[in-house]
Amino acid sequence: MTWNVNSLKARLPRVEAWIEEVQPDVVCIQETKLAQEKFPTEAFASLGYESAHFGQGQWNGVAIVSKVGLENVMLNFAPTVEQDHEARIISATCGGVRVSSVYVPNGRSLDHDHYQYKLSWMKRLREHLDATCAPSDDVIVAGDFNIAPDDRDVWDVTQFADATHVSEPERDVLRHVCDFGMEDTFRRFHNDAGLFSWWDYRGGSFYKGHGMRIDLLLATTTVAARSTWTTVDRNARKGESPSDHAPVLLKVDAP
DNA sequence: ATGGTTGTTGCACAA
Repeated sequence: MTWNVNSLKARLPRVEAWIEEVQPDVVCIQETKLAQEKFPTEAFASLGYESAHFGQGQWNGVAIVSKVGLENVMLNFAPTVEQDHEARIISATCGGVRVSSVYVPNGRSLDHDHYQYKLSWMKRLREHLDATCAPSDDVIVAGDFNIAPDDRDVWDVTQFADATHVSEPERDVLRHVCDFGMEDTFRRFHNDAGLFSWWDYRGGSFYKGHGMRIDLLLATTTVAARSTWTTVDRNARKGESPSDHAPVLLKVDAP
């Protein structure tokens, strides 16, 4: 599963309770907003999980938490790829699957430097995949992509004129990453519009149904073919001090 | 209604 927790320090009690209840095999976390040494390794260990974190403090930060093994951890892109200056990707092999937890740059606005950084980041994600694995491998790239794959994935596309998250260049570069040999597994099970994973804190967006589906679990064909179920846990967006993102779960059979 | 909220840090900025 994948969850942008928007500060693991602020969210740890909810994350612990959620993991204890759901018992996922592998958890991809984004926006820990923690320095490397501040990661709560012991909290996850006491729940029976190994963990690996790539943190920078204050902003960004990604982690993988697993109870099915955690090997060959790689922070940042592969060494042959231009390194990112922020902590936005971590990879590890968990239960025979090469897993990456990614926090794709937001982009801010179409005319902002950060938007070009976002497009560059996605191109480097593809280079990272080409350098570290094959389309025939079991691979999952999960995280906050900050891109809504198509118009079903935003609450009202007319509200997104000249906005990030829906622009053609962003969708093109997401398709380029998928063209490595991966699919957006959610769409294997659900065709409806209006199924979201993120809702703005402001203006009662969650209660109005004003959200986006930007948290994705991309999987290679072998993994996607063994997947049996997926959902967004909207309940995790409710109650006291929620993240603005909900967890997205994918069930995958053993090979 | 050029708004609204949350988390970080610190007298804004990012999302």
